[in-house]
Amino acid sequence: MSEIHIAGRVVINLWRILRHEVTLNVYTFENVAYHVLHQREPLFSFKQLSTWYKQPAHKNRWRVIEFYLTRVNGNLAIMKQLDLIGQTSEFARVFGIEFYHVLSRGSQYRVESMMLRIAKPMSLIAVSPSVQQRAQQKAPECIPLTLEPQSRFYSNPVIVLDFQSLYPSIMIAYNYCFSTCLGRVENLAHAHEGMFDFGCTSLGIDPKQLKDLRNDITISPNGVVFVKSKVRRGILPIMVQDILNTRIMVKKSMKLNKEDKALERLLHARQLGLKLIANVTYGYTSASFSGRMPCIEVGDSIVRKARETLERAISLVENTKKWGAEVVYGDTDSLFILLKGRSKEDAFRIGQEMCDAVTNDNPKPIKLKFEKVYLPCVLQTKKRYVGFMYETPDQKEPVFDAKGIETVRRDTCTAVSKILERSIKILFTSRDISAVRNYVQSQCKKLIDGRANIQDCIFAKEYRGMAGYKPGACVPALEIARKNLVVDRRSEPRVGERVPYLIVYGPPGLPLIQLVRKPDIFLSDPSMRLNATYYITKQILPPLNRIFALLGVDVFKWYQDMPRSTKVAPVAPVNVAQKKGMISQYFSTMNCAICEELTKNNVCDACRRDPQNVVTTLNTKISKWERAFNSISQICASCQGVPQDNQNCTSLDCPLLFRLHRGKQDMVKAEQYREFIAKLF
DNA sequence: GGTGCGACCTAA
DNA sequence: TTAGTTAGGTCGCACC
Repeated sequence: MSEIHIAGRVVINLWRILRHEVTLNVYTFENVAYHVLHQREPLFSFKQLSTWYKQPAHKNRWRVIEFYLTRVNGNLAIMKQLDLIGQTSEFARVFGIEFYHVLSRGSQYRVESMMLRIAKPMSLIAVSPSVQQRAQQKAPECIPLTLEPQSRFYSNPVIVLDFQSLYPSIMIAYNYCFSTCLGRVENLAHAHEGMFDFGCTSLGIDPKQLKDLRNDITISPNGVVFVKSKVRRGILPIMVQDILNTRIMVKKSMKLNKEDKALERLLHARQLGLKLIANVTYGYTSASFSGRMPCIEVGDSIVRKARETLERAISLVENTKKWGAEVVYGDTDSLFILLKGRSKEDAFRIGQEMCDAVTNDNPKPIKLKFEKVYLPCVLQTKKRYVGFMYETPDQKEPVFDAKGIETVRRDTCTAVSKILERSIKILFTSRDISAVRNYVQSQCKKLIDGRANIQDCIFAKEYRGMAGYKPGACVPALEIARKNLVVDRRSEPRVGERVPYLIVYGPPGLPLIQLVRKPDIFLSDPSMRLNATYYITKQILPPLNRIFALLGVDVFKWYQDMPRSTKVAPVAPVNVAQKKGMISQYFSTMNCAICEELTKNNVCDACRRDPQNVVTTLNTKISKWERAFNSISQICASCQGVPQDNQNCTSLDCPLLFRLHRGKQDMVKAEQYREFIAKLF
């Protein structure tokens, strides 16, 4: 990790650590100093430094010394600002591992450190499966619930509720652990036949003992049996409970010690460490790729129970008529609830009522927490949304809160995120689309005229090293590394380093990769111009359009309408949100029955005009559905039944049944489409 | 022109 | 010689 080793000393590679500590576009010393210390530091070339150093009479040597001193002191200042040493020490204490191991080793090591301390007094030892055993473990079958959002602009309050530490809470509430798991129900029926598969190894249960236990077990929704805590309290529940309790204590203590800044920092580090370890405990159980003791039965049960918990919460919210609420989105442990025609104050009150109701509906310590109210907001797709956030009823000014969209991503340049954020803010505050249009057009003009800030147009992406790419990969960072190597073989970027680049104009038809330039090359060559067309049509407009198309606005048209002679007319790409066919509150549109484009009619004009194309499109769809249907295996994995005649499978949650159901729906659709084609001619 | 794949980065 | 997980969206290119 540190690349430098000194016996008896801990050597810290600050740059590598900062990659995890702060999210930045580039991790050069200057950039980190600017963002963490809020100080501008100069960067001189080696050539310049050498010149100064070698000048006669050492006239400028002090500059070189000062330059390096600034860096040394700056590094220390950065570490101090982030409380790196304090935090690492505290983590070491909380997890019970060495200081250096906090930085150098992964989260499995942390979990094991805590878990084995509890296991040993109970005379339990950990299984250590071989690589082969791990590879032969059953594949996971359960996935968290992520609802398809109703993708549109919401002018009414949307409240966001989420379960507090859901996975740890589930372990505690239902006593899910390696040490309490009896395996799958279907295996227990044959327990008298001997050992059966369990996790990476196998398990044998004495049938007589099993009979005595029959009233002291619970069965997870995916059919895995656990003993209740009166039989044996699981190690993971004990550990996680301990962690969560301690965290609550630490947080209380933080409130009491607000004056003592040093103590407060220490306590903050402590509670953060506790939170991290609680969250990765689940990851440990389902680390099927690299884990040292994964157990799919335990991991899957946690996910499946969490899913069930969220589903129950959704139905409770939607079926309580007095709230008049509608769940519009949810992911793993969160609920987004639309309250039509309610005020912000109502939202806070009702949201709290919902939290209390759902919390009461679940065993301790599962708790639904009021997170925030969005007013207004846009739900774009799964895991992508943005809104004006209020966290308390008396908060006057909202906070801009974005998840997953380009304002928080590092794979676009700053110009994109700045323009997107500004546009959304204009929309949210003024609700005036023409104001947004004016702003966007003025920014495009700036780019076209070459007045844009070049700093804002720099992309930076992580370099994976020469061996990190598939042959033929077309990646700017790799391209630049290759070019660097030609000049100086020491100048290859480090693995994990974020490599900056720009896109310049070139002759038409050239692939994008050949328009990639390093910033210093770009600056030193006056003939190079920023590729304004690329920046506008490929970077700035598409993310804007993903938001504003939901309001029925065509952002690309704004660009085309700009008074300018030499512009290139861009083609608006069809994005997922459009495909999914939002019905915005401003326009009544629907999806074309054939191509799923937005249309005012049942079938869009394009499909109407070209019947042959329609036939091809539909036939492709039909064959896809049929393939999918035929691929469904006919033996239900969880109930071992034959679900063709739905009678044999009693479990409503049976995943195969679900897939069959979907498959049948698809087949019905295929049939309808066949009829449609027949009618067409 | 559609599709599949690789690359990147984020949500949870 | 050590590594927590999966889901999801988007872009650019190669291929058919």
